[in-house]
Amino acid sequence: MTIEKTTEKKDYYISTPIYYVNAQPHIGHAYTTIVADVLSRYRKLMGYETFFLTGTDEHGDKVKRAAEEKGISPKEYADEISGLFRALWPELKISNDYFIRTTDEDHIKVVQLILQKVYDAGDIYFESYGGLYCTGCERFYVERELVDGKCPDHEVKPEYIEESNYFFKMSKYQDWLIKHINDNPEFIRPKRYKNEILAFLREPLEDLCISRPKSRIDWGIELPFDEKYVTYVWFDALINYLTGVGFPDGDNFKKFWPVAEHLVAKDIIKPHGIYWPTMLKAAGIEPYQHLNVHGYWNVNESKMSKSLGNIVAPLSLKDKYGLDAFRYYLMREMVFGLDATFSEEGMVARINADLANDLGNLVSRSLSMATKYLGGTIPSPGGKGDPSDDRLISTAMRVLPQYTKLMDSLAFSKALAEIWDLVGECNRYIVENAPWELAKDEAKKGRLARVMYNILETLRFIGTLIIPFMPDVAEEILTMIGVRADFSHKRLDELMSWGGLPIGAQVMPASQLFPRVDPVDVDKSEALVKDSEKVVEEAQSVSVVKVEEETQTVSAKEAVAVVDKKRWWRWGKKQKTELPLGGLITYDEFKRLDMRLGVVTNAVAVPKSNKLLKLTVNIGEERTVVAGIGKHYSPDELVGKRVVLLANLEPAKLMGIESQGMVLAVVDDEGGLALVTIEKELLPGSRLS
RNA sequence: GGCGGUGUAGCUCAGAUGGUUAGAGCAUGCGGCUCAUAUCCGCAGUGUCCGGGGUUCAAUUCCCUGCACCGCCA
Repeated sequence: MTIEKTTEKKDYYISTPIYYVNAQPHIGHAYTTIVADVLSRYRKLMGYETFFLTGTDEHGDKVKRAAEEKGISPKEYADEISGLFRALWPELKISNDYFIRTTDEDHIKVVQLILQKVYDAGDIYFESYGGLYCTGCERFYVERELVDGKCPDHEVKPEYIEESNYFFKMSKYQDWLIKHINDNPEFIRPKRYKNEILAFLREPLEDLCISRPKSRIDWGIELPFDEKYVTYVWFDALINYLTGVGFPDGDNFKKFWPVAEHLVAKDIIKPHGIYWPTMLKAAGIEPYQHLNVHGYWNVNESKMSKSLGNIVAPLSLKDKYGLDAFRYYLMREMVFGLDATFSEEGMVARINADLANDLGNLVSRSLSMATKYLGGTIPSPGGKGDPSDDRLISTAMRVLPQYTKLMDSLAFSKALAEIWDLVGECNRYIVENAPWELAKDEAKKGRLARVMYNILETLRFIGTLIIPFMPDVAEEILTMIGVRADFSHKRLDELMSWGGLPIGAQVMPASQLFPRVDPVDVDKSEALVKDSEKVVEEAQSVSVVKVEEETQTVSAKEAVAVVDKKRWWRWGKKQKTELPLGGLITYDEFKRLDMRLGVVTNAVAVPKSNKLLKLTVNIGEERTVVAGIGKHYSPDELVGKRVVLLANLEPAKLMGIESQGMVLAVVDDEGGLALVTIEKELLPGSRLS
């Protein structure tokens, strides 16, 4: 069985959200964009013409204020952050066809064009209203949200102000939208998110406020029908999907808009599932075809490589282990639509098991045998076929339709599992036929040739199927087995018939595609895992914690209150837990680390642990600290040492003992460890700066 | 506070329109092979399918409720 020949020409348009320029790129952005890339490459492989759009969103007060702080213009600030995204995508081998910025001239024109159109159609109206406004939050409050009549975040009384704004008559399209979703069951997928949207639509929709007076915010796109206002978020941002593909009269728009699909994370399904289709309807434009919604990566930082608190940011793992391994892990680990856990430990497990042991070793042993037994030349399949051949070939032919079916339904994880069935089958085939035995017997040369041919041909299948996921490795494998054709422009149905391997071509000598990785040193104590998860998260969102007993904690709420709550591409709490990529930090950020000179007054080994020591450290007060340094220091030699204690780290329980801080140390590549000490005898409790 | 989601093997997670022994990978143990990256192949397990109630001949799967965690909204 071969996959269906695609005779008619097909098109495919996939978009990511445009990312807001107030945060650096992180794992969430990377995942969405990689998924879009996989889809785009997959469709190309299937013979589609594709258009793949990503970009940045650059208007809004948040950007303006951030720019002011840095003493530059909003545009300059946006240029800078937008540049970070642009620079990242090539590193992730993202094959986007266009990168849109909401500050682009053509985008501004398109937004105004559509606003005018909807306004002329009578779906935008002007209304005054009054309310209690907190300048700190930049939002209105209703009475019952206030605490003692004050803003719960800023603890100041909001003032009553009157304001007039423009509203989009979204409610008018509610019934149409419900019907559209019911008539097109795949409009929002997976189903759980469609249900969520429908549940929301059971309540009456309110109209959408789409403007801000320039007196309050001026970094935005001016309303075409009122120069005193700029448009607020929705029309500004969502319309990028039109501008990016050449609306109103570009060729790409005509070609690709009818097949448009969006890809978003679950936190922004409302703007995309409700606001956007109604906006399009009002503008007289056909809605998109599919809204594809994925879940969240929960970053399990306690299982990220860390030694004494040095957590590796998820994105940096692509450099550590290689881009294709990174892409593989993301696509294999997450079931599309559901949340998944990201951890370095998990990634290393996948790399070792799936990539190094299964696939990498298969390629290596195959090429090695081809070189040893056949002089590296792909043989013409001689000898007789037997049942094991049939089984291998039928597995390969079964995998194909499964693969396309699963890829079409966004089941990437299963599609990869399907490919790995073939990897496993090939490994079994090798054991069963033992080419090393056949090679010993001159009479079995023909059979050897057939067996080797089947193995290498299976590698060609595998190499081709992984093109969307691991473009570099796919190319490497195919090149190694002598497939030098420019496969990037071939269609799957042309590539995938058994026997396509060029006889007589030379294979390359075996090499390591994926080196094995030493498993990360992670303490598997459950207490540690559970507690430190929370600690890390909270430590990130708490801005000030004093050392003294009368600890004054600023709530996480306040710390993030400045974040514009309506910016829908904000990645929820991920933004808080995520570490920066390693860019510059401000002095204010540094100041948040309360590091003190401490003197170790007592040290004992923690029972049942081979590397944890329980230390008592004097920093003006006694702190109990659990440190994983038992392999490098004996308790005795520690007493009296002047160490550096990170004093405002949220306490964590390790092996049942509460650790109230972290002793700083250095670890080198060879596993050596040394505590940071202070060379002079200064007063304990003094602060490092 | 309202709406929605999730809770399944040591770990990460699939799955069942209700029905014979509930699955995969990893980790663990034992056996085999030696072409290969100490890799590969075979075998072996283990589960109060979150707690409680209900519907049913039958529920882990449906309904109600409680708990925990997550998202959206206010």
